[in-house]
Amino acid sequence: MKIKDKVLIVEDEQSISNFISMILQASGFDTIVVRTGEEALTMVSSHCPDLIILDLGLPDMDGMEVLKSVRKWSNLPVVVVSARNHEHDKVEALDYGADDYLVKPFGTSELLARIRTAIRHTRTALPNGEIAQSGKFTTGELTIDYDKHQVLLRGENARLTVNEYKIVALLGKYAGKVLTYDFIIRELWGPKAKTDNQILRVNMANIRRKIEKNPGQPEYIFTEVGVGYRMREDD
Amino acid sequence: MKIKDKVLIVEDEQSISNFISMILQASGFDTIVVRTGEEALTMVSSHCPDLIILDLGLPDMDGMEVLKSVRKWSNLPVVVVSARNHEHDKVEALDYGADDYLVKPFGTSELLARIRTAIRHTRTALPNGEIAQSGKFTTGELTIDYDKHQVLLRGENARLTVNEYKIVALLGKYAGKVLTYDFIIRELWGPKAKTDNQILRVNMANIRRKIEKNPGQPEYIFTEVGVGYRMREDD
DNA sequence: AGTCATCTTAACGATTTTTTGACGATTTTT
DNA sequence: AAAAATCGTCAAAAAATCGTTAAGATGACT
Repeated sequence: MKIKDKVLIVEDEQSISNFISMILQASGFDTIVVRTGEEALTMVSSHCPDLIILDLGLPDMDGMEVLKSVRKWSNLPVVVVSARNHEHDKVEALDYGADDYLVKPFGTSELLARIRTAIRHTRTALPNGEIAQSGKFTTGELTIDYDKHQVLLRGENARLTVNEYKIVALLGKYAGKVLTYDFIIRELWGPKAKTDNQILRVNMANIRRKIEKNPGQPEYIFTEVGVGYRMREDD
Repeated sequence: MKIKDKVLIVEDEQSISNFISMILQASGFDTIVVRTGEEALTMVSSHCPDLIILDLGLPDMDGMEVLKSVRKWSNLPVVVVSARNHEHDKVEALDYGADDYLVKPFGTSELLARIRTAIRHTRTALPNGEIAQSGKFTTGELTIDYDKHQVLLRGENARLTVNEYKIVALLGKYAGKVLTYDFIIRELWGPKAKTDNQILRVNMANIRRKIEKNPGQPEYIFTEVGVGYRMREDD
């Protein structure tokens, strides 16, 4: 029994959103339609869609802002749809983490194909299957709860900030392997971020202060000098 | 020392392939250019590129066939580039596993952004960011753990420095074969480094102090006088 | 407006790592 | 046999790395 994929459609023109919604439903998707950026953000966190179709021209805020907000804590696939055909817009959206950019007007079968492609990416991308990688990772007294977006120490919430959590979550996902500074930075701040690990250093200091007994001699996250960080393997 | 991403360009029109190649190189990619589908397939298996830019109009075979062949055993990102703007073509390519479809003519910055996006997709899958090599190499009581970036002696971390590790890792990769001083130096310090093996000598002394019982009579890394170093074969 | 938490950037120092110069033992070449 | 080159070793200088602190910058919420 296959569960239908949920698609969140963010589009202010009702004629278009209705049309897209119909097409998608006919193709076996569940759809949620919202008109504003704000609704979109609440829907994303409350309904956990499998994909977002995002129009850039929204009444209350720039679609790009929606994209950025979503990307702060999730990398679920976002297909941007816009009337703007300027290269600059495309580049910006893609570099902020959009998975595709379609210019209106577009054909329905192309839209569907691109949606399939975007969903396929997340499916094959993460070996464990999900965007927010569901489940838990545990090593020693440390637990990463991927559902709650929390890191627990002896069952207690370590109260990491969003970025701190993302770093730990990433390291936990590849526990036992060294992740280079560059890789972590790319993953968190996008492909055109500075390749300066300064920011990682202070984040790591803060993380360790929260999860390590003795930050000077870490028990969970080790630094491989000149290379990157590595999380202790699970047990 | 970051390793550049390799992009395989499959395109029969030389003017276009040259152009793309230039753009990519200027953006920090290594490029390989081929004209036919057959060449493309051999290059994919022999050179392991990080991404393929695939033109659909090839002299010897349909680009779609290339795509299908590649997808049989690999899901490395493929960006299709084509003059055909028919929806049917796009859908077909995307459904056969292409990661994106660009219609000629396209802007260079859009191409680059879409390449970044495609690479990003695979990166979240496997953090190959740096020194590709994965797994372990073992000979005698010595183990090179390529995931942890560590060299272990009887299970104990030998605590090599980055450069020391890189040298051992390189020798391990070609265990049994002599690597010339020049080659090792090139590999570590880039093509324009001094061709003076002084620096290798002191590194080797330090390495041996850490991994050999009797540095005077090495058990793992041998020096071929006048030529280079060689690591003992695995067992 | 103001508070609060977080994110970002700059600067500093302790430590580690890299590089360089020098010397002698040994081997190779002349 | 003498001269030259090769290689390992030591020590010291030079450079880089990383954790840490503190000071702005930003944004959310009251």
